[in-house]
Amino acid sequence: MQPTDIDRIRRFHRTVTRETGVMDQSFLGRGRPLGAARVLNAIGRGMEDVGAIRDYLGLDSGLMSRLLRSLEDEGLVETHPAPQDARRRVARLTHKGRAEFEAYEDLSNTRAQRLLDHHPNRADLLAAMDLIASAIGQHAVEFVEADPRDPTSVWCLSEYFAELSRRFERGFEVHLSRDPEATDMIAPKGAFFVAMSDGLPIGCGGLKGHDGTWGEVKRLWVSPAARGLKLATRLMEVIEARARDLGMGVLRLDTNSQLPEAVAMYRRLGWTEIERFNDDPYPDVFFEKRL
Amino acid sequence: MQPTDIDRIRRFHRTVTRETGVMDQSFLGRGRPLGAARVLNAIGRGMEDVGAIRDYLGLDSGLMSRLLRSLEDEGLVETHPAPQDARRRVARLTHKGRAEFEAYEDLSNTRAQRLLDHHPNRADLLAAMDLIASAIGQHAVEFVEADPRDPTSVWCLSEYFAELSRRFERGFEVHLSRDPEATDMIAPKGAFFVAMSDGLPIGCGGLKGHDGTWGEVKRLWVSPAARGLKLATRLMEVIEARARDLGMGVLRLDTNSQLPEAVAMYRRLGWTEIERFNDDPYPDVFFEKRL
DNA sequence: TTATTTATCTGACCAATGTCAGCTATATTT
DNA sequence: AAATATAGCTGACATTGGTCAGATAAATAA
Repeated sequence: MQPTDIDRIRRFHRTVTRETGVMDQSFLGRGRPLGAARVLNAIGRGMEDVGAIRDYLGLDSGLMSRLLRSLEDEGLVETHPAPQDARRRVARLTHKGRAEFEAYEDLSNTRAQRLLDHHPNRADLLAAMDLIASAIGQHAVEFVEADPRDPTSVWCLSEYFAELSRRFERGFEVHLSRDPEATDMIAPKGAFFVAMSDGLPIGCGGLKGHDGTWGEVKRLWVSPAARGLKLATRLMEVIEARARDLGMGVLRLDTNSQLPEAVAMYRRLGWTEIERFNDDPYPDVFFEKRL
Repeated sequence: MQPTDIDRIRRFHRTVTRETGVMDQSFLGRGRPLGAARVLNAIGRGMEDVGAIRDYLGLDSGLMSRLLRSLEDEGLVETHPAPQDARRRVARLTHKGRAEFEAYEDLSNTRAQRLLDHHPNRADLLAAMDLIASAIGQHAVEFVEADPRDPTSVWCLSEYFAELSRRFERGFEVHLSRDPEATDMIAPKGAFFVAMSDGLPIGCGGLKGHDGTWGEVKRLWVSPAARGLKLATRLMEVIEARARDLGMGVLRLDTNSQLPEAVAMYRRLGWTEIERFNDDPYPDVFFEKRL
């Protein structure tokens, strides 16, 4: 009897639950209850607003208070009233707390490394993990406006160009970190967005301002792991909204008829085909949308 | 900055932990603490020895006792002394317990189905899950001796033949459920093993008895999701051990030089190349091993 | 100003889980 | 038969996680 799709998903869940259960236990390896360790890690990962941590971990405010105090008693955390609003408090790691946080990080990293070492095909394993994390976490994608020369943006763009060259065999290569178009994709002229899924970049898109009169959508890329999840559509919505904010009345873009899904998406989102508006040799379809 | 491999694994773990956390919570949806629900599910999934359940769930014997009694109080479970050893106890679901177990099953199945519905590429998602579950659970593989005409065996064998026909374009097709060789792969003449990873078949291998004088290793298959994890080697060890049990002194097998990894593995396991011993047109390499 | 809302803290309490030392009954070894 | 080992049970107890009703202090609205 062939195992059903449901069988396969549930077997995956069982295996991973057992494993990540062990993972959670590893938070216990340092003589501190799980709750306190989770708070310490949330602070270490950059959350400082007490309310934000509480929401992220889904804790009751009373419990949160106590966990925070136990970390203070240990000398790992300091809290102060927030400067703008003295009702709220912000938490920060002390020197000792930072060291303890690093120890947890090392534990997790070692674990991850061990899994990797025991597997013959790292690339497939990692791709499979990206695919699943994107599928499961698809509602938790954050669209972050960033400088296109930031390391994360540059990584997305290099993936984008690598894909173009695979598809069209164009030798095309920009020095991304000093891309002359970059400044046209920074507010107030334009904008650049990176789609982040739990800290990992999985897509990007740029809005290039032209003379303050119109905008051009450029470099729309979605990671293979996240395809089919309507991420491109969501990126387009974010870009169009930003274009409206920046006072642009018209958007244009170019694409290629060899990418029929892209062409179909633009039509679906209300774009209309227009005449060629640049002399780039690669695109052969051109679109416009009035905002 | 490119996300490192470790970043990617840890992002996967975070996402999946959050998701499976929700999964665990769903065990709470029926007014019963998690511990009791887990015991109920273990029994429902076929574990009946109290000690085995305790080990599987990693529970203290005192706690286990109490959980079991609370399920008995609810009328979901009955326990009796084990027939062979009255110190041990076996647990079984009552009619009411079975219904409650089914309700949990429905919850889990619905969840799995929803994940599947929201993804455009089921096949890739499932393959990725199989790959990861196999990688993580590689130490928990069970080698089960089975009738080669069982549904699970037949499924493995059909995957095996599908792969052969992909590789060698042979039209070859056996009616697997009435395979004339099947009875030669059942004890005491021979044996057939299925490698099960948490309930999912991921490999198989047969031992065909010839006239009680020698044995032949046949139909060694490893699922694509489990390749590279030395599963074939472990299957061979299991088959050889069984051959010894059955009193066979010599094993033979045939393979093809187009499968260099297989050929290398047989050499590594102490097999020596011999002359052709059958007239099957496909194999071109023949091995023997004295036990 | 006064009243209301907001963010956090405190004390009281509870259920669930986990731990441990001994107990009982049965099985196994000597 | 006596000694020992094994499987599970019981009682006592500690810890953790979680809930709730005020209390406190600061911000905001009336």
